[in-house]
Amino acid sequence: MKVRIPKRQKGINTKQRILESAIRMFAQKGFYKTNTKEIASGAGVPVGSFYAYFKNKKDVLYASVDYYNTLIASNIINFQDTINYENLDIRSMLKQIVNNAIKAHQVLPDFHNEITFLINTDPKIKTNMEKSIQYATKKTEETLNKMKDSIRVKNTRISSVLINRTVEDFIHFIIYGKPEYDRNLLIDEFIDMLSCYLSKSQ
Amino acid sequence: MKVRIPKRQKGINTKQRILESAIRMFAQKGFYKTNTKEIASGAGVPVGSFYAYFKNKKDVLYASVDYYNTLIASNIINFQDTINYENLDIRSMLKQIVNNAIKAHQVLPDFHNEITFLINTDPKIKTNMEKSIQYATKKTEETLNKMKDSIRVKNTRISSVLINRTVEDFIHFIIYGKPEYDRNLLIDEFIDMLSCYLSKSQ
Amino acid sequence: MKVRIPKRQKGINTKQRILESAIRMFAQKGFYKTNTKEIASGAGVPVGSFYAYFKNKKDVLYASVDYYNTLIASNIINFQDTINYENLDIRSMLKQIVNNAIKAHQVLPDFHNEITFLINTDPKIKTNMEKSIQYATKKTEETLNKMKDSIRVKNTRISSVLINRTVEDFIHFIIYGKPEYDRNLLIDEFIDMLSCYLSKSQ
Amino acid sequence: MKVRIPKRQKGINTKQRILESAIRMFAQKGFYKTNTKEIASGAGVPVGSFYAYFKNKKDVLYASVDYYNTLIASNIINFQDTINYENLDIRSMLKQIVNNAIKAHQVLPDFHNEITFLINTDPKIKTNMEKSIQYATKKTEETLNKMKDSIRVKNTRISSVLINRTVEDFIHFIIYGKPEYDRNLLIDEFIDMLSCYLSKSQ
DNA sequence: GATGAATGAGGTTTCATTCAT
DNA sequence: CATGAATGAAACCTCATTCAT
Repeated sequence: MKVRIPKRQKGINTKQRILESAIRMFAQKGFYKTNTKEIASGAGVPVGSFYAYFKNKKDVLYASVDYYNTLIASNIINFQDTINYENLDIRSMLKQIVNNAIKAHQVLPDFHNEITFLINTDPKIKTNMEKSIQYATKKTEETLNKMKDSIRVKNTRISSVLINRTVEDFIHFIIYGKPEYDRNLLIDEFIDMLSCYLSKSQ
Repeated sequence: MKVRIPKRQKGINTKQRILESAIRMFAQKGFYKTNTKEIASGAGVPVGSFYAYFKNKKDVLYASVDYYNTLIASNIINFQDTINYENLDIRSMLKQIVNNAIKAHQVLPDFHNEITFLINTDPKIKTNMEKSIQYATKKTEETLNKMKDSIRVKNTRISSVLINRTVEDFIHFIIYGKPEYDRNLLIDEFIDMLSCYLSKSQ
Repeated sequence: MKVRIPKRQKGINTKQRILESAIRMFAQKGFYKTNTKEIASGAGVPVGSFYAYFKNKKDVLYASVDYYNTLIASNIINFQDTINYENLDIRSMLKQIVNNAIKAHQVLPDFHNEITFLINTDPKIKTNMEKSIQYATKKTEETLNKMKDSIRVKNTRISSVLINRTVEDFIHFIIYGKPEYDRNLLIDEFIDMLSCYLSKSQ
Repeated sequence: MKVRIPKRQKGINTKQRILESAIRMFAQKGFYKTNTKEIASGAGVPVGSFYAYFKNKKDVLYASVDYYNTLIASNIINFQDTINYENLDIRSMLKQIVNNAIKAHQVLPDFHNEITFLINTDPKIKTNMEKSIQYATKKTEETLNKMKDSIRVKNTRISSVLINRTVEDFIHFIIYGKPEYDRNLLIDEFIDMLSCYLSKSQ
């Protein structure tokens, strides 16, 4: 049976509510422990409606990832736009970037965590996530190129790949890692690491 | 039904074969998509035997994680022992450590990924994995302390936490990230980053 | 909800379009694998409209069978009317009849098959089909009676029942049977059989 | 999940009971109106057992057709062997063949009816049924060849195809056709038709 | 003890029909 | 009216675990 493309406002709302319920559930209990009936009733609709708007459970997962990526991307862009790169030294700039990224990821922290590991299970999610990462990497590379004279790295392409991934992983660690160690100390240490790596002279 | 503790060699072999079959399956298809019958028949035994050696499906998972941690740990230790820290500069040492870690993780790359996914599902696995990480972190801290005079980091505790996690994540990236970028270039860049962070003078 | 009886041309067209869509679908995928939404969208109308013109799914099926029977009957009659019985020997006449029947059935070959399948599921369809058959049988009987002197069969009633059924089944065979054997040879042989049976002297 | 191949007698019995229940149900209510739970409970087992032995509903249908074909084939062979062709005129021989075929088909009359129409829905069933028919046709051809001198048909190949199909269809008619007309009269008329077609002189 | 058959709860998915807008 | 969203019963199928032989 084909999925329904909502035409009236009511249908659009229902679809959105189901999607949000799915994201909530996946974040809370993980993909495999969530069942479609729960997703539906979490959105206040019967199962039938779930299958009216989504082909199957995988389908909502894909939609959720899409939704999440778009959300994070727009968040990061919004935050990044507030940074005034001109007046900042590298260390301060890094601090802002990392803090912004943390903020951006805190919209749906557990969902992020859930999909990070589904990535390797499902090629569709992988492709989807890679697109987001590529976009972010390109942005970083542009920034590095602008600063080329004041930084020590030469291969800005490979460097931006490394930085992006490292920042992403670190944020993941900060958000999900147990708080045994002082968060701020860790962040400072991390920024110190990046700053050493990027700054021409210490 | 009590779980059987194998006493003769035959029983030990059977249990081990089931465990290995489980690890293989979990790595290939993930925990939730693997069923006990498959695990059993992958080991060449009937389902009944599975339940003779393991309480339930979760039980093999725990055993698998234990087994994996022990394996990786002993692998890393074996590799690490071959390093002669005395004669090495920081950069060469880091190179060795990273390469060893990559080698150590390549024993069962997909299983590692699966566990990372399951950590959030099961507190027992979380605890178990954390123990391994703590052990590794402690080792790193000891090493850093020995080198205290020749490195720039001061808080060796927080630094070792950061390094361990960063290395771990980077290896994960190297193993699962698609090889769009030159692996060796990425590794060199990563080592460069760590080296800048650790070395007193560049 | 009452079934709407269309009064203006627009409504009549819609009902007809739904009916034709249903016949098409039933023929292609069978009654049980076709759903009302498909029928509706095949006619370019929303499901709601389907239920405006037909009480339920069974209802279109009945209408389809009716429509089909009428269609075939009028087809056969049209074809039959072109035969000039006066100038023909039995063999030539049979040839014309069989060929006409084949042509008549080729309008919706798969739908015919589907109905045959459903006959056993639904008494209404059975009755409906039987009426058509009775009508055809009566026609055959009349023809046989007219030719009584030149044919060898005596009980024209039982003979027309046999002939009708045999022709019907043979056509079904010709249309659905795989073409491993030469179609024309088979038709000739079949006509030979009927002709031997009917002709007084060979 | 793979289907189970029963190794112990108990399992073999269970599978057979499920198969027989399925045949019974399909015959009574038709394929689409029978559900797997019913089939299972008709065999006195839970659904799980059904799916242990059969991949899905279609799978039992295939198995049922196989089983049925084998049954009919052995029945026909048994009956046919009792005919002493030497001492019989064509008419008596035909009478025996038709009567035997009717008897053979009465093992599971409704099931035969059900699958006849599923044939065109499912290629697997089609192939399967065609094999049986080809076998029967070959047998008929051999018989015709033996009698070549005393019969009027020349192309025994095409003739046997026609005869087999015609007999099959007629039996179907006799068994499922409503008894409005005298069965024995119809059979006699049918034999008359075949006999005219086959006999050299009437 | 070893085997593989049995169990059935629980998950996924479909769709005829109704009904609100 | 016309539309398409909502409903939920009922079908399909899976599998961890137990248990009889």
